[in-house]
Amino acid sequence: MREEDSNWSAKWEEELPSPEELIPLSVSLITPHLAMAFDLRSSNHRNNGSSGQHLPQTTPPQAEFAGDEPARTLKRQRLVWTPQLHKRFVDAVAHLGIKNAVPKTIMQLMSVEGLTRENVASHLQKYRLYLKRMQSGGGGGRGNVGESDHLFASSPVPAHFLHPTAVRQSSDHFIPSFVPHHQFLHRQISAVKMDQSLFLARQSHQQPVLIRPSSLHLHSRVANYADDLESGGKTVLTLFPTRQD
DNA sequence: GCTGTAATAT
DNA sequence: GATATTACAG
Repeated sequence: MREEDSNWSAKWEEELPSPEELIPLSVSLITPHLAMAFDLRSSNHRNNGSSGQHLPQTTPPQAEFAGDEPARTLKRQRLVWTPQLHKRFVDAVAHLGIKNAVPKTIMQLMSVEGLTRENVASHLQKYRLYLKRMQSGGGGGRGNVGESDHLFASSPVPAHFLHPTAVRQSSDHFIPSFVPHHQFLHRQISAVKMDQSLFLARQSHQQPVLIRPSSLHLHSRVANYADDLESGGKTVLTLFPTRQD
């Protein structure tokens, strides 16, 4: 019965970009010029998001907003839902089952660094609307889906998403209700491995910048794509664009 | 506090 | 246009 689990994580592993597709980590990916343009600094990381604890912090923030000025420098980056990331989302939802597929658990299962519950909730909201649109468009497949649904169309919708009532988890292969701790951990680990490469890009620029992960320690962070936008520039996080399938 | 939905903002 | 944020209800 653990077979499904290993398949599941193995499936994710497959989607890792092959080593050839990745820029070697030994290469410095951010030129000083780019770092300038993006106002990136290697210090001053302060992502108090989910899993990052011990961040190298050379400049204490206190000096900046002494007084009552709220820390508006810690703004979240705009998340780009790439097909890969969306697929991960769908996988998480599918494996959680409709019942448990709520933002918090989805977020946990996806295990993407920096992904917030709000990110997931927002995406989930849209995704549900998309599913609704598909159903109302006639059972044939895609009915009312419009041109703007490329992202959602990029990942197949599991059958039981569309027929929440008709499908009872009879026998076939539907997923259990929840995941035991160790299993959950195992999945998180493989998830982390998949996400080693993240992009940091500015909204106004087209060219994303690959942030190389700090050393790939499993429990630690995947990549420090954190904040660093105190200059008011907006940054965009996206997964490494592997080839589509 | 968490979720879902809708409206609104960026 | 895509995503975030906010407000509100359950």
